[in-house]
Amino acid sequence: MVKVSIKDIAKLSGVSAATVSRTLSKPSLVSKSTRKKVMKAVDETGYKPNRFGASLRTQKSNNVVVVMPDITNQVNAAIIRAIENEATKAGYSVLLGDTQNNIERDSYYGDMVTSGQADGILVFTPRIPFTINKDKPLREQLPPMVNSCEEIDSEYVHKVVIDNQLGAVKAMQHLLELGHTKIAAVKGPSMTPSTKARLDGYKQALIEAGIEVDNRFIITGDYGPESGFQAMEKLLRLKERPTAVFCFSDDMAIGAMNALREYDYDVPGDVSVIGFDDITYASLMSPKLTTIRQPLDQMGTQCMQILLKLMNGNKDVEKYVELPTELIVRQSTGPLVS
Amino acid sequence: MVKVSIKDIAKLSGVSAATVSRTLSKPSLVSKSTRKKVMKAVDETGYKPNRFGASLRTQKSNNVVVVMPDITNQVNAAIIRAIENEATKAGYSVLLGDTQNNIERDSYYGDMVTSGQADGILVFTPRIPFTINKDKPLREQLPPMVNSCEEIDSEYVHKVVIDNQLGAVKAMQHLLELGHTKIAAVKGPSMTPSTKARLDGYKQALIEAGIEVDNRFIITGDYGPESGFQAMEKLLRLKERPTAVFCFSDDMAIGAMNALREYDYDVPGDVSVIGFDDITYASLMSPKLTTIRQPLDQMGTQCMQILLKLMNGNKDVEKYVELPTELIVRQSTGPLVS
DNA sequence: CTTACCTATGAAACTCGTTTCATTTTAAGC
DNA sequence: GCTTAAAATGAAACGAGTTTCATAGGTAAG
Repeated sequence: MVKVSIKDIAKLSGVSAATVSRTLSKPSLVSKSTRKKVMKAVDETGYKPNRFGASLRTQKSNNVVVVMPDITNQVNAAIIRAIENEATKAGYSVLLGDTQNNIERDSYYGDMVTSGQADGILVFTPRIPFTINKDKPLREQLPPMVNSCEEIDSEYVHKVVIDNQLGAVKAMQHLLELGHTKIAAVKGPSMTPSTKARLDGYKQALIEAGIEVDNRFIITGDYGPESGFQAMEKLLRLKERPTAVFCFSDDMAIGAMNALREYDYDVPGDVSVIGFDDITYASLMSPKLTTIRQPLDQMGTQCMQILLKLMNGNKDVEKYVELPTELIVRQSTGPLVS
Repeated sequence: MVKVSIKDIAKLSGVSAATVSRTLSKPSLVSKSTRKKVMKAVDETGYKPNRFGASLRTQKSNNVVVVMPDITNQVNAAIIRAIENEATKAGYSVLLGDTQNNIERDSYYGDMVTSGQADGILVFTPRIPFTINKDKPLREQLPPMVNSCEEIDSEYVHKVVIDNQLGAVKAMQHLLELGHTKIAAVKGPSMTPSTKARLDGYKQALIEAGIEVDNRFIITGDYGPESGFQAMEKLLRLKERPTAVFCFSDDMAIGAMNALREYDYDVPGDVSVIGFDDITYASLMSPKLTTIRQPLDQMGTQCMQILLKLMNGNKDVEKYVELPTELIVRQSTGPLVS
């Protein structure tokens, strides 16, 4: 834990600090012989340049922040893994911002990019997390930023998204094709853009099939398994029960299946259940969960790649990348038995 | 995105940069009237001090790195969430180091603490991740560091652990009490300390019960669900099949249950399955998984709290904190039916 | 009215790399 | 061997804060 600075290396190898710096970051500017001397000293001492000194001068932190509501969530975890991968490849470190849905923490992390502690920001919540000046146009205040999962309502921010509405339609069409007409929806919190879009898809599919939307069939959860359980309980208490349930997340679908099991209903015999996301555990459930797959890995990778371009000052960067969802039919959905 | 520096604030409020700095970090040293002037300028401009400038001078980064093999893993995710919580409270940011079991990435992250980019490090792999000088005693080279999950083989590093061996014994005793004698083990990679200890517990319990250890009953997995599936398949091919399986992780137990279902065995009717960890999905499986709970949240919190003490230069810090495991009996284990 | 001490403040030094600019060294061409 | 261009190198400035040290102003005690 003895700190070695560039001056020590300079002294040790008999050159100036400038030359040491060049040896390490622009070796082509240094002659082979001095390069060798310097590297020897570096190796002997185990010298690692202090990144703060460098950052201060270059105005680059080589950090990116990622702001997400909950790292424990499989969807988020899968995305962040991909991000981290891509980031390290490009020499960036990732600062983790798990906000636990706390708006103060949103801005705590958001301001990292404002204060120069990070060069870019990846946001998976539907709000711009840093402080903005309402008197100036947003466009001018945007740092390198990419948004995904929950869309921010602004045309200026770069996004990597899926078509949530279409995904929901796919799920519904699958259930409709199986003959179901009494299809319930277990949605997420009403303010979340993903839920809004999926709900639109749910209604659209119903209307196109000539089925009336029944509000008693729409239950609100919080995307977590426990809320799926409770939502299912509510549905089971209805006089006229649904024969199929479209849950807006796999976690809620898993919760719903647990409720059905608890009350002795067969899935998909009595009730079909379809989820959304395709997390790892979806295919490990019994019955295996039918779901709409989000390309989580790809989403993370794309987000980071776009962010890298933005941070490099690249001008022609995709503003809006839409990735495809896919219906994965497994065992939790089946034909209507009347 | 116009950067405001401390000098701008100084000029705006008609004081020196030193006073601005004091106003922000040691307000008690500044008179009320100047404090007011300065704060006005700060609020108007939205000034946020550049942390690199500060870090350079104070030699404190206010960052911690956490090095773990895979953030996607529920165990790790739960721990890191707790860490992040504790870290933010204390004003630290967390740098995510997902190594994907890649040793090069181990040291990439480990060196962050050597190079001053982080003030402390939390390591969840069984290796010291930063470069060490073999000629000097390790003790002198240790930065603030706390180790958990997979123990590093050194008495000098601070640890937060569970008694893996005892945990395994608890699992085995549960199965033995249910009358099982043909109990298989699905372990993790042989080099991992957690697997070694749990295997010791497995053998110990067997021996104490007067049952011979049968090596055909010990299968190696990688802690992931797929490996649990394959391990179970192997066990099912044995002429004499086990009636109970102790999996060293919930993920493997979940995989094993999937294999059993696939080949039409009943859990726990034909085979009892017990896991280890108690991840969220354990109680959402069908049948609900019996397991040994690790206090993941507490582990993360403790790790961070100890690290904070170490970073503060606190001398009397716990070297070794052992947290209790707990047997959670659910539905995947049952009495031997002969 | 001094002396003594505290409080508030600014100038300047300092942290550690990078980069510019000027200078020296080397190599190439004739 | 000399000129010229290119390559290599060092001194010093720079980035944005914090901290030390010195000083000015103010107050209380004697």
